Amino acid sequence: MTKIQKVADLAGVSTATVSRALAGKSSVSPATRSRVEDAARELGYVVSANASSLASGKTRNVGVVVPFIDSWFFIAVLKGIQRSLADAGYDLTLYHLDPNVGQDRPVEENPRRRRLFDEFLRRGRVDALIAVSLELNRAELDSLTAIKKPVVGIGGPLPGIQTLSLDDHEVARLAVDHLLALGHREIAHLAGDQDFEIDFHLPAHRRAGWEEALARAGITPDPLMLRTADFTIAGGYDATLQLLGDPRVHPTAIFAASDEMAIGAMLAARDLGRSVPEDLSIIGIDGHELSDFFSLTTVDQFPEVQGRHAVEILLHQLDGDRPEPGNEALPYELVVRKSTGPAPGSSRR
Amino acid sequence: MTKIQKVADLAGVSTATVSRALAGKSSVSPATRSRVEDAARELGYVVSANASSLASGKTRNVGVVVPFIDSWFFIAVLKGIQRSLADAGYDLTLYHLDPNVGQDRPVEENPRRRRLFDEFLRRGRVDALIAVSLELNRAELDSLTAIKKPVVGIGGPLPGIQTLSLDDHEVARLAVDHLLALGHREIAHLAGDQDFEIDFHLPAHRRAGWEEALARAGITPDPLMLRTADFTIAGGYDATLQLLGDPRVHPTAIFAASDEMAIGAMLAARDLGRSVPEDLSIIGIDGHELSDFFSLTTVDQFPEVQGRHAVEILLHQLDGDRPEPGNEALPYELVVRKSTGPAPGSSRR
DNA sequence: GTGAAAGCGCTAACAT
DNA sequence: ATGTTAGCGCTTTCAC
Repeated sequence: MTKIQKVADLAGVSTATVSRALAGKSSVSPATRSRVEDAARELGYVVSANASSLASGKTRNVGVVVPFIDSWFFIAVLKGIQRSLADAGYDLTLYHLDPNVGQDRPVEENPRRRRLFDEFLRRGRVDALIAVSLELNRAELDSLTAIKKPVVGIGGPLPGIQTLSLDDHEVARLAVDHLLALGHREIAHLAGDQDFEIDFHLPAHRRAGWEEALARAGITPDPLMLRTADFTIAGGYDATLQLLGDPRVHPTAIFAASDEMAIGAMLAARDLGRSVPEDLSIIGIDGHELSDFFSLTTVDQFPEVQGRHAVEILLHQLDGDRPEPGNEALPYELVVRKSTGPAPGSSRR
Repeated sequence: MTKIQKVADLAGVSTATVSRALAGKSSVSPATRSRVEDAARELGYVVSANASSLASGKTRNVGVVVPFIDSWFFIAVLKGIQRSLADAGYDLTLYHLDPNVGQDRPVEENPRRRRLFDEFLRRGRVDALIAVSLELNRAELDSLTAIKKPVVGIGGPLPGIQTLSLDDHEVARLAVDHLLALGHREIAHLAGDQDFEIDFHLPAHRRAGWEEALARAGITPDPLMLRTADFTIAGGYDATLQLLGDPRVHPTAIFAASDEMAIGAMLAARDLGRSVPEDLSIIGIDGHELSDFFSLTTVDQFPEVQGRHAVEILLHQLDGDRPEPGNEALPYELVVRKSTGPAPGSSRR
């Protein structure tokens, strides 16, 4: 392994100067700098990350914690994070914290989770942390603030931590208002189930948005119009079969809490011989990569952009900015495609 | 930050003993060990990863390089890797090397790719590397062997490197043989396109398997029965529209090179009013999470297991084993569901 | 602008 | 089984 001393020898300077030149510090004359760069290139020298980190206290590595590693949304966020980090010369260490593991016991007793907070994050291997959709308990929050490293949470709010979050309530209202504007009054909701409540009660917020939008339109939400599923296509499919098969309700539209459930609903409707959107309008939330293929109307929340934005904030903080922690609302956008249309028999067009 | 000296003081031993005790070395008396552990717990001491790595040369971190971060297959592999690594107390640093970037220029001129091999992997931040579906050029292979760290490739073979790979040719033959056994003779193939050839010519191998299986059955592959797509649902859908709309061919079965394309084919067939499998049988490759939902017959390649297995091999090597590099064939399994059935008019049942 | 030297916090010989 | 000590390879004062 080539070390800094060799480069210093070849360039005819001290190791200190090599370090400065290669780190891009300003206090090096252009001539010296290029001699050092040439020497480094010639020897194929690359700084040892560990030695550098130990001496400087900076790792150029960011930890990312995600609750699910195989859901489209989290992967999209991760992709945005990875890209931005790589471009900034940072490594990304991936931690996965399955929130369903140990759900029966209090969160603080989940051993994997404890281990992450008590060990992994305290070994000084990361300069900062991005937590995606993780609701942290008091002890975890404390342990994060204790290590005094920048933390950005996606999905929030998290007390004492800078977060980015979607206003789930508003997003849901927008989706339902879109359906109301098309003349629908019998609007069902495919909500996320229990297992996902850990993430800032996202299912509850979206459900509340549905209820509020209906209430404002003078409609009393019917409990039979509310079905829960697990955010997947298969889950949305099954829930929709139940919903459409129930003789007591006659929805003309479905608002699904995720695009994947909405796609499942479209497939179920088709299998039951209902045309979308003629017989049934369907809207989701996310901006899933498949939504365009299925012509699904959705509220896009730009997950990849969320990841990029989180990195941007983090890099600013690593540059010395210490913004007061707070919550920033994430952008979203109604994307109308062909899965929603006027309510059957509606006068509105 | 609590350092080792404090723990040593509290436990009344030297730092060396603390280091040994906490590392689980055998040469520490049980009594001393538990005193050290108590002291460490009391002080909330966690070793500094950087200091430890610098002194020992071991990082307990593994790098993983994937070509696509948003394809189901790679994520499934990544999930398997992450789980196993975490259980073994290893961190995982994720590198993403989009093979499409810079495709117009030779691989060795892709700057991101160069940077990964010339810098990131040489900074000594990882103990080992897992490369998923990456065909490496001479220079890259050399740079990997030069750093003398264990490397396991998933998808291969890679000269001089230990690899795990699916026999794409055999898998394709199995899929086509399944269709032939059902009496099909007009079997089309949805192949992966150009962009994926970089990965060990996987599309070419699967196509060759299709051709060979047909040839063995005395059937001459018809070029019009071969369509290419990009491995996605949308791509498979479009390619299938083209295929089924072409008046010159009359396939009774489709062998798709991936489950996602097969699902696209199923949706296209349905939109064209063809029943699956009565009018058209469809088979894919992968074992995609949606294959069960769509009742898709497929050849499962257990991607998550592939990831776990790669880690297993790596950990063995890190324990001192130096197996000769070679290629290990990965298991696969035909999973028959309802998307394949007897050929129309076939006597076989 | 550059050099000398003192660590960064730990591990691994080498002793005992 | 435990202590002593010399680094691991770099960055950063502090001088000049």
